[in-house]
Amino acid sequence: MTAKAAARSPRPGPAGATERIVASITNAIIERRLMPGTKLAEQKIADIFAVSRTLVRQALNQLSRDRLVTLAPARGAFVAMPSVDEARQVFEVRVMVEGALAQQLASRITDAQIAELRQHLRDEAAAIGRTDVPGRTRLLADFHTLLARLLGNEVLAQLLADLLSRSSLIALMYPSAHSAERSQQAHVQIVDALARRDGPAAASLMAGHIASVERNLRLDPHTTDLSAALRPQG
Amino acid sequence: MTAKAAARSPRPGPAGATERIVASITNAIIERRLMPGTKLAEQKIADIFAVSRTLVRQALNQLSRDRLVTLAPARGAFVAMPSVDEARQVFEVRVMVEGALAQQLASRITDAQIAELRQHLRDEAAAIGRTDVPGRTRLLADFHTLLARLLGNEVLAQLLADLLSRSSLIALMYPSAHSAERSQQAHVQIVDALARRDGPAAASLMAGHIASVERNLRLDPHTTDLSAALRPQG
DNA sequence: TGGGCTGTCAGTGTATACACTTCGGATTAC
DNA sequence: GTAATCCGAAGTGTATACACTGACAGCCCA
Repeated sequence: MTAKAAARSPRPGPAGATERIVASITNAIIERRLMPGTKLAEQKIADIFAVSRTLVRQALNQLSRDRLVTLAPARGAFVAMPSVDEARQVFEVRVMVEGALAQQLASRITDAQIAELRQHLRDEAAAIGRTDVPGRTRLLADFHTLLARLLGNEVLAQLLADLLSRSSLIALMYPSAHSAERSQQAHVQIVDALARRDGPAAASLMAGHIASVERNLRLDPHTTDLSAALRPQG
Repeated sequence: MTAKAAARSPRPGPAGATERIVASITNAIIERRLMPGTKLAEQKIADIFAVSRTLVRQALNQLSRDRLVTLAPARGAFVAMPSVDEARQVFEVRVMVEGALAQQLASRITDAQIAELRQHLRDEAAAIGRTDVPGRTRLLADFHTLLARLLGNEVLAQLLADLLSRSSLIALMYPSAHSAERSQQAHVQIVDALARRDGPAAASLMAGHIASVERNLRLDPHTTDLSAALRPQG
């Protein structure tokens, strides 16, 4: 970004406008400020960001590829409502990918990287200590992307970031009984295993951790079944 | 394409026009009819498909998310030229994902699914026998997506499909010394291991297979290094 | 009074128009 | 003769205009 571009107009980024919309909506979803099923009207979003519908549509298309929003033909865009099946599949893939990731990382990790991980664990604990819910949610997710980054594999990091944003949406739809403390403790154990260069243990702990998070989701097919929502309760 | 849509207007598919462009370009790349670095001018593509640039841009954006095309700001779209690093990373991820996939599948596969796999192996052998290069290329790639589908995990299948199309592009850029026969034989061994419900063997064979394909790529940094291309080769 | 129908309207889907950037070539100065 | 500069064309980036689909409300008819 050159000074010329910044001086010419008040808009932050000429080319990055679409990216900015994508990031804003993604963050809004992850930080629980947009509930699943919410309608995302193009003109409203265009007004908010002071751009035309063209850029909004580009952004919504990208978000649709990320499975964070659903595009209903001629109906509009909505915050996605992942099904129970999709939730299970996402976690199953995460167990596979992150298990292998932990195993690989154990054999290559450097002492400096272990220090970086331990610093991240302290940040997590601090956020939990001051009950900073959005902050702790993000840090707990970032732990997983951090592992991918430490492996130096950008393809894997991107892939995992997608799975994690989908996991965030799933956790939003199916409220979790899993405490942040337990996740954080699991992270500590995983880092300990990595520090020992114990690949099988790291993989096993990671798989167990993800499975534990999944088990604690309320995976009732509540919103999937519309009749259940319409039925007069009690 | 319904009769109704065909009768109402000359356009083939109202909503699916973008998808059709994406599929066409993707196939053209996989079937080696578009070389890496080729410029994809919007108006030209728009003329070919008889649509406006709007839909072409949507398609190019999707392809960019798939990493099959690169978007150079204000310069246009080009068939992607994956770097050597990216190639290595893609294969590393594939070893992780497909290794875990094979392991999981071994513990759940049914006899009917094994029969389906053996049928696929016969198709592969037939395509190789009649030296049907595009057909065999597709079938050899489809073997891997088929495994993901058999696991019943659509998320994994999609993820793997992306990795495989990227692998196709990589194989296009860095010519392979790996024969189709060897790939096919490796597939047979993997299916045999799955039929024995031998998870570790299936995972190991799969990892070895993918690593073997990668080792046989000419991973010189030829096109990545522009100076090498400009150097007068005496 | 209730059910179906039609008109209206908000909103999406696609095309087109316009501004700006980039690239290539020709001209000119040195 | 070489190199730098300027101009024109081509192509991308964004906005706007228009056509069409789907939803809702009011109305007509039974």
